[in-house]
Amino acid sequence: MITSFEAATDIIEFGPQLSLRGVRMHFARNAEIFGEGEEAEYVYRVVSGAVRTMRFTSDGRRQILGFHLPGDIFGVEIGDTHSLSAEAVSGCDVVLVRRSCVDKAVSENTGAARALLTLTSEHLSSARAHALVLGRKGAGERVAAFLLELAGRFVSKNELDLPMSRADIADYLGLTIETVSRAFSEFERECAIALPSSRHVVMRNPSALMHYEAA
Amino acid sequence: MITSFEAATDIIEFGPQLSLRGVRMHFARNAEIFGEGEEAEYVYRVVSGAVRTMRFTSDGRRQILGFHLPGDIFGVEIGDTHSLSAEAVSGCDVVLVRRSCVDKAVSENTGAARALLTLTSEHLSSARAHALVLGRKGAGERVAAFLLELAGRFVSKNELDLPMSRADIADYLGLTIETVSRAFSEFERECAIALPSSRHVVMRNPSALMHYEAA
DNA sequence: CGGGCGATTGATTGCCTTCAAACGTGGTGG
DNA sequence: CCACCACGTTTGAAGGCAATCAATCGCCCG
Repeated sequence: MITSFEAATDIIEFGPQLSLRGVRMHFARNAEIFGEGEEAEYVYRVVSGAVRTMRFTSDGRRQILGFHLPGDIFGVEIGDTHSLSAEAVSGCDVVLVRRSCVDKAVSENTGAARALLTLTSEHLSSARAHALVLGRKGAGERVAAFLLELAGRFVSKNELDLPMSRADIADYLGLTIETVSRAFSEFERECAIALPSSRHVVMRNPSALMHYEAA
Repeated sequence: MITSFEAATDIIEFGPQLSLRGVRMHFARNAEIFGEGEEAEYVYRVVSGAVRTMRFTSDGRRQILGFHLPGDIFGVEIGDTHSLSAEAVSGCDVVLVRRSCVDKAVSENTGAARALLTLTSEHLSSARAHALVLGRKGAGERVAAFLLELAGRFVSKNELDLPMSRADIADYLGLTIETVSRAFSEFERECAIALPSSRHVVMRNPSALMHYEAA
């Protein structure tokens, strides 16, 4: 479901002090948006669909570092190359703004600089929350935390359409597909959630989920 | 060992564009420097010793998010409260600069804003590297990565004095004390390191460690 | 010399992964 | 329109790795 008012503009709003016009692009499911090590030529904002950012170990294991939903900005770098890769989870529309435009705004305007600082700080905050989950939580707790995190983004809705596969969730939570699937099944068995289809989650008892989360 | 030239000044240098004078304080081993949720009144820089920043799950499990060595800045927040806690790993000297001074510099000077942005971006980068380790690496790989990370900070020295206990390392790597200890023992058995004492590590064969790290 | 704390080592448990198979669903071609 | 195929998901069984439980060791300080 695309919110049309968002689709109607090609602006990236970094904050009240910094809005820049960009161009819109569409990416097919699983298409690469940028790769780790590539020159960071643009900054990105999700208009519709979902994006994953990730990094790989040398032997090919994938760690998804974040999912990005409509309104989210990603691909922001200070150095001149991307420190991670980004792919479309589903078909999605993305707005691109040239790095040079962002840099120009930042160097001319402390408000712009502050907006970018706030954004980076929020990214840091979620990366730390993620590290806590990965370092100190069991499988059920991780999946519960994931569902609650996602539910918190869909304002006052107790139903979720997951854009990502079980494999994506597993690679985000540092688990395997099977373990994620088992956690979903257990939550359903305990009536914490309902699963009309594998991608559609009904939050039947969020407080039970919070109990699983135990954090 | 305290590097006296650093101890000679009470300045926090955020970057070439932003240096601020502060006051020095000493903290005893395990003393709290600030707590999660407290008002973020200062920004901190390690002069000597080591500091850990951490967060807790609701049931008391601890995740150390970073170790901070001489020269490192920590406790930087955009919101008005600390999002994590900080304690002295060893007895240490720390320089404090008032948040209001930092905010003032940032709002007056885009160079200052850029320095703070660069700093936050570096913190983000290490948080992401940490998440990759926590999410997708086994016990031996984590410990090897930790040793190499620390070794990379002590320029061209192949000997390390660990300021932190096995418990600290375990809580940083999402492991237990016993597992960390076993990894050290195995590395020693394989002649990748030597352990003249439990806190003193000699890097006997860094490339063997890199092989263990497998990333 | 004794006490306490951190570290190491060993034995066992338990959770998550791995391996394996079946299920369901959506898309395609006959 | 239906059969079939491919892929994602679920479920089951077995194995492995790290946690837990437990005991000993070593060291620093009193």
